[in-house]
Amino acid sequence: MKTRDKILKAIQDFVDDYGYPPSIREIAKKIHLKSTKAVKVHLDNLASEGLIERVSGQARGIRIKPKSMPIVGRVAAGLPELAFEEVEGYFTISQWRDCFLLKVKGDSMINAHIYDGDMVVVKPAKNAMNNEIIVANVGEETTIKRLKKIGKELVLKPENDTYPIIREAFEVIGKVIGVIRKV
Amino acid sequence: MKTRDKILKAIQDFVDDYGYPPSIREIAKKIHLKSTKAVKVHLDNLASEGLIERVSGQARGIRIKPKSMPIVGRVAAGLPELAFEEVEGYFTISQWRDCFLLKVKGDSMINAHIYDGDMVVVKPAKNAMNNEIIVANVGEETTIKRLKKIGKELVLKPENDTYPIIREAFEVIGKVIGVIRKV
DNA sequence: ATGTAATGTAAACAAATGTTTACCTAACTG
DNA sequence: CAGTTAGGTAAACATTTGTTTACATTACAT
Repeated sequence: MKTRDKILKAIQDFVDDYGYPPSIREIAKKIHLKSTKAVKVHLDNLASEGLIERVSGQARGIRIKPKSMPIVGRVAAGLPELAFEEVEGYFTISQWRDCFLLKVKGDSMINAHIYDGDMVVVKPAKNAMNNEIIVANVGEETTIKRLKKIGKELVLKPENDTYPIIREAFEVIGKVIGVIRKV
Repeated sequence: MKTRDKILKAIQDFVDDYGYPPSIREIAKKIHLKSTKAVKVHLDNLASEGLIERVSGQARGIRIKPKSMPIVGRVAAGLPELAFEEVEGYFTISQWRDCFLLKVKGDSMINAHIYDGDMVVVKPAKNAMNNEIIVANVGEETTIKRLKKIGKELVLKPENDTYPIIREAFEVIGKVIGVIRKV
């Protein structure tokens, strides 16, 4: 792994463990660097890339969004509709690390208790098992459906009897492991 | 508000705003104390009460769970059942500050799309408006229902036609402002 | 190989920050 | 009222910590 990525991970891990960001020397120690300067350069780079924020001169002045899930867009629960788009805002659930949120549009998953406007928590994955609820790309669109094995065929099944089963080619984006709704 | 509580709140606010804990001087400034000693004493007290954790000698060595919601127990969505109990674990959603989570037991709220096993996000409140979904104490039990004004009477209405409306005296604990479900 | 840039080391420095000591003040108690 | 305690001020102190400078090493394109 690149030193730069090691540092980013070290910060995330430290914040998770201690509840506050590490000092430069603590980072250096963690990734076996003997100089604070080296760390500083990488921190400056990470900051200019927007991956972290720094407050210069301040002890542990590192801001990071490690445990938070960016809201990256909506996903159609009806027919495949629109692909990812950047949306503002962050939710933070430490148990659901590395996940992101999608806003559900449509009613094709109501039998699975997923409704229009819900946010689904998605864990990135390239494969999924039979019967799992997944997020998948179908052509240019992104959709949420249940993965079903029918005979030897893998299909996308809506959880709403009025919608048809999708038999087109698709690519798995991730698994739905949670649902968040604002009442 | 007591100085002690001001300090606790100041820490929570600071972490929310900056992503890392405040220094003692920053706390002092925020609550208009002129000495760092005064803050230190309060921090030591808060630590011994278990409300925060401190790492002595370390800059910003304050650990706090400000943005996280403790899972304090389950609540019956069926008939009023069991009161709060301590449960392990924390969720973290910054938008839902000061809230806590309750695990739903029963199926009396299924018409509101709240199912057995769901976690509801509860914002503490002493009053609620007509038609809001609330958490309330009925006798010794805690339950989740929709608040309904029938004539001049305030009743608790399950969102499931097979359950009866509750006309007993109750006390509002909070409002349900969100739902979280693990798929 | 050779020069350049990226990356790291080592050490010194200045600022930020937690800790401690001494003293003051208001509130409460007997 | 005298005494005690909680809570605060002020200042000094020691450590932690970010920054900077100077130099060494490595990688890599020319």
